[in-house]
Amino acid sequence: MRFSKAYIPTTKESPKDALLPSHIYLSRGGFVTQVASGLYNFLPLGKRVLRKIETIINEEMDRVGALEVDLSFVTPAELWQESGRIEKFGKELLRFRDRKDNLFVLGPTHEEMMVSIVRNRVTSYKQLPINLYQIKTKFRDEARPRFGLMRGREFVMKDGYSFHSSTEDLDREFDAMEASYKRILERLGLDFRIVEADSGAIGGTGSKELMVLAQSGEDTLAVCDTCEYGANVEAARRAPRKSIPEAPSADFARFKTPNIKSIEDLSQFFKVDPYYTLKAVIKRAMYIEGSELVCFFIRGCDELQEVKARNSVGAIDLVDASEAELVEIGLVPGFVGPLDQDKIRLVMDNDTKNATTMICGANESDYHFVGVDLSVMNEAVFADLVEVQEGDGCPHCDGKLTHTKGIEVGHIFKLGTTYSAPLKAEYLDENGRSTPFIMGTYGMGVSRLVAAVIEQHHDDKGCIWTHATAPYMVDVMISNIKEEAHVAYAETLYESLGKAGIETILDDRKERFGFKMSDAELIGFPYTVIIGKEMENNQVQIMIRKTREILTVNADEVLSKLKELIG
RNA sequence: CGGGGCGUAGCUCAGUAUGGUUAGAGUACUUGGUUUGGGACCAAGGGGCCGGAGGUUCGAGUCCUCUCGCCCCGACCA
Repeated sequence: MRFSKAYIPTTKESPKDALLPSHIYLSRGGFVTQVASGLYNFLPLGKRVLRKIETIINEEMDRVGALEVDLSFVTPAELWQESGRIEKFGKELLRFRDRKDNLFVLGPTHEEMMVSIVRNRVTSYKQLPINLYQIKTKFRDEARPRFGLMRGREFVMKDGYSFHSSTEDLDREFDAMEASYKRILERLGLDFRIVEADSGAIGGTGSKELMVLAQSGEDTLAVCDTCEYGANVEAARRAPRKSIPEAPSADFARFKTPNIKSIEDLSQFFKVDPYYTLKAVIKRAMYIEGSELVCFFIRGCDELQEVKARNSVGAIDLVDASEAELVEIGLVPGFVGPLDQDKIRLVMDNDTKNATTMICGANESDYHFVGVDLSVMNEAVFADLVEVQEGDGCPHCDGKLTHTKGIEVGHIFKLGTTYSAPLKAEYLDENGRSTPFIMGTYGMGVSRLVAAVIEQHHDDKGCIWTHATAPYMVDVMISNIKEEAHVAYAETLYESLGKAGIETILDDRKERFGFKMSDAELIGFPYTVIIGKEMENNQVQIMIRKTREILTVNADEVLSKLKELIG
């Protein structure tokens, strides 16, 4: 491609609304333009990058035997009523009626559609397993789109669905898909982590997220500094504590603690480590129908993880409870404890099981119990409720956990029969019994990956595309278009690069050196061949975008040098 | 959906507190010339329903009311 014939509208100034590097450089570099909130146009360069990523996904899916399909973007609302998700998705589903007044939605994900195309067609266990996927535009009318391509309303997603006749076979496929996704991200040149994720309200037995590590990521991850373990903090576990503070010695007693309500005050008052105090966190748990107050007990040194807490009671949401709400049901704010507690539903953190010499509220103003042996609570409900902190031990090895930020670019999920059962998608097993499919689902955010590459690979000059994602591998830049010998040499080089199968753009614009260099750096071609002053010595220069290092090479060795660099 | 901010040239923004010639700058664009290793210089041009509607006024980019759009924080996000 000749730059002079291309449509690459670069700009010196960034759009005022852009905050993230990916948003700024993808706009300035002429990859995308914004249309409306959460809607973007892909210009020629952006489209090339998108297609590169899609091609890699297609190749890897093909390798593991997944079959590409293409489902209708517009889906009948009936399917969503059948699965019960039309209410759950709420306003995120863009709904509209056709001329015959039938209700449709724009697909935000395609579980229903995918189930419907195998339903009554795949009818025997002999036809299983089957793994179908597509790469397609999705639409979710997000309440707050943001960060450019990172969270758009319209976006490109690869979504795959597998159907099985046993959970063992689903497990096998799930592992295969994890490996496949890993290869895709490796090929794209991304630094990522596969982490355990919250499987949430949808149920299922396993869920993993693929996280591209970047400061601007919206998710917080706990990762081990020694082994491969990583998890979204919503689901992260930790090893049992190794260094346990010295236990206070006290017999069970009711103790006057005037106006001592916080964990901090309490531990100072008794001169005891917060580890031996019991923290009560009271939330209002919201269900599909109704709500109730729930008290979560954790050690004073820990913090409540809301997603874990929510899952422990099967709630849709947890909201903070006001002191007035506590008083109303007869609790004493600041002095709530688990002993003889019948006014509120309790959930105890696993780490409080059989804890001894604890201090907890006495359910009476200005009194705490000391020397409490929590083994009396063994009949209570226990769950993992705490958020892991940096420095906590890894659950798999002796390493320590640290926190890092990630961009969720993929999510794989063991669905089981969550959709196949309500949608009555069934096959006949070996015994002739009608059985719902056991399903897995595998998503990957393709347009989000475009942004993720730049979030991870940029500098203050612009984009730094990886080899697999670059819109063009090489930019052949003619420093001064009036030097006929230079132009002639550039044309020859451009042609031979093309013959060698290296995607090249020839910057033949009538612009000055600095202008063209800035564009090359902003757009981020991996290699720019500068044809200019060094031609006096029959030499040209190669600028390596990643390091901005400039190599001087003999004019007749450029091709072989580039081949060597590209590898 | 709650809170805040912003809509003026393709883009980035002045101008709006206190209404008053023909609405500005930089950049981008067109033409001519000079330049040619880090977004050049000179000259001449084209480009605006001042987001939209209604009002107040002799007169509105500026004041009032209503709307629409965009951004940020939060809630939400299989």
